[in-house]
Amino acid sequence: MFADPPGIISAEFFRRDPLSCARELIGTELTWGRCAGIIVETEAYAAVDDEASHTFVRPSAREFVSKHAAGTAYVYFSYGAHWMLNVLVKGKINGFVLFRALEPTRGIALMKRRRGLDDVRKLCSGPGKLTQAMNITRRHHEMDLCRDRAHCFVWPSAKAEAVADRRIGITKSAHLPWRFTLRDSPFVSVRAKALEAGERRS
DNA sequence: TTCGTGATAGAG
DNA sequence: TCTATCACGAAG
Repeated sequence: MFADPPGIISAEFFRRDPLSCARELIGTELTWGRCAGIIVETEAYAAVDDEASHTFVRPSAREFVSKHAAGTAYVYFSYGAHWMLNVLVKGKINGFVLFRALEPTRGIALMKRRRGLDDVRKLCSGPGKLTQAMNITRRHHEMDLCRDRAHCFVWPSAKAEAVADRRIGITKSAHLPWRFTLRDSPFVSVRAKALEAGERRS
């Protein structure tokens, strides 16, 4: 465990490896302008040898990794409709953490308006949904997420229990247990699948 | 289960 | 230019 709390997560946190970051970001609060939410679902991507990572096929993504510092936002547009929010990890292993779901905590009325929905559980239960709820777009690409108090990660008051399982929504290297969810959270996009029989609960 | 959507990148 | 691909979501 990275010892830094309480307060805002520093860039040092992201100077390690994508797996540790993805796991330990579960339970932290993502503040985004007037909105905020507890991170309940993340996925790790490695910059090298990971077929599912943008860096595997996109020179622009590799350039992004080399030109930016740990803790920088990597935002991209997907399927002609959705923005995806990632944060750059640069250290022992380079890569990204993709934010897949949040439990809304602040600015809920605003998120409801942006999503055109009332069900709080559905406001941020998916990578495209959370960016819509928080109005994250290309203008946030390359933003430093460790400096601006309005766009940052905040340590939780209590330690959260993260569960690892397979990444979803991808066609390549999906078997890697690089997805992390907050145990038993009703705010995740897809409930965690037990990797081993012994890990199953409920 | 399907299908729309647009940015990216590589081939021709 | 053309086309395959894509870490999605909503409707049905």
